[in-house]
Amino acid sequence: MPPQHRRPTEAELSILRVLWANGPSTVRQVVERSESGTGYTTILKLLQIMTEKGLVKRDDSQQSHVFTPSQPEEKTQRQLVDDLLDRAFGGSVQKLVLQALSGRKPSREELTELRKLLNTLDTRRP
Amino acid sequence: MPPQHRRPTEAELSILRVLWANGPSTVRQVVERSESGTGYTTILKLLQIMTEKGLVKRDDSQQSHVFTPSQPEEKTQRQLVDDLLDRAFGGSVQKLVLQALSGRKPSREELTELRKLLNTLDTRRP
DNA sequence: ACCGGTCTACGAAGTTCTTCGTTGAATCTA
DNA sequence: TAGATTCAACGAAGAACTTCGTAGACCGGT
Repeated sequence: MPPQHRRPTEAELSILRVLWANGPSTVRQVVERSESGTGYTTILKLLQIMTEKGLVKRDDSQQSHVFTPSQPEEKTQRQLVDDLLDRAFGGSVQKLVLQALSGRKPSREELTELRKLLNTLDTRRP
Repeated sequence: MPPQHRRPTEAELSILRVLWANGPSTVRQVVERSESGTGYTTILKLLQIMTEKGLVKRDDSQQSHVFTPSQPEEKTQRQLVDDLLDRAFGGSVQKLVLQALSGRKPSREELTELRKLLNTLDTRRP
């Protein structure tokens, strides 16, 4: 069974966000840094499920277990965006980028950053 | 109640894809053009729910009802990408674009297209 | 050794989502 | 007009997701 082929659910993703932002954390730490106001046992249960699914790793060598995402942030993000690309954009990166940018009115600085990104991808071509 | 503030579910989105690709359709047409192999009654039920939610409009002036997306394709796509931006990328368009592109190894033509897009957004600035 | 607090584990309730069987109405055809 | 076909409506079953109450283990101080 591959370590992760199911997309995280809504609540799972909100926990991953906390772990990404704060690094490995105990249940209590996740509860405290979480913005959703979800209760302790709910977070705990979710982390148990996520451990079963392989979304996080648990270090239970201490009294309070410490949880870490089992995939790097970027890998999960890429899976999510690839998934959306397939499900909603027919695989067209342009359409996706267009909608992403038209939603947020990017600043000139952001546009410059994106140009740099395109150049990097271009020169790194095989 | 706003016409559409809930994100379409998985199955709903796959129906929207068919409607986007083929235009207004009857239940049977959706079933035929759908790649998921879902049965007739399932598609019908989903379209009924989607009508209640306001995701599609139903023309029942004929014997076989005809369904149309109530939002343009682009608007729904933008909602989805904005949503993902918030849920997984902390609102960073760059990160999202980076992951989108690193997944698919865009061709030089695609990169050129994207540059044009950036230029358009830049000159259209208020 | 006991008490109060913190922790994990378990299970269950409530909700949403997906799927389909059945029913009755409308339409077509012989 | 009788029988067959097509259709929308309804309800229900099953799965997945979210939430939390309760119970039991572990540890601190007294």
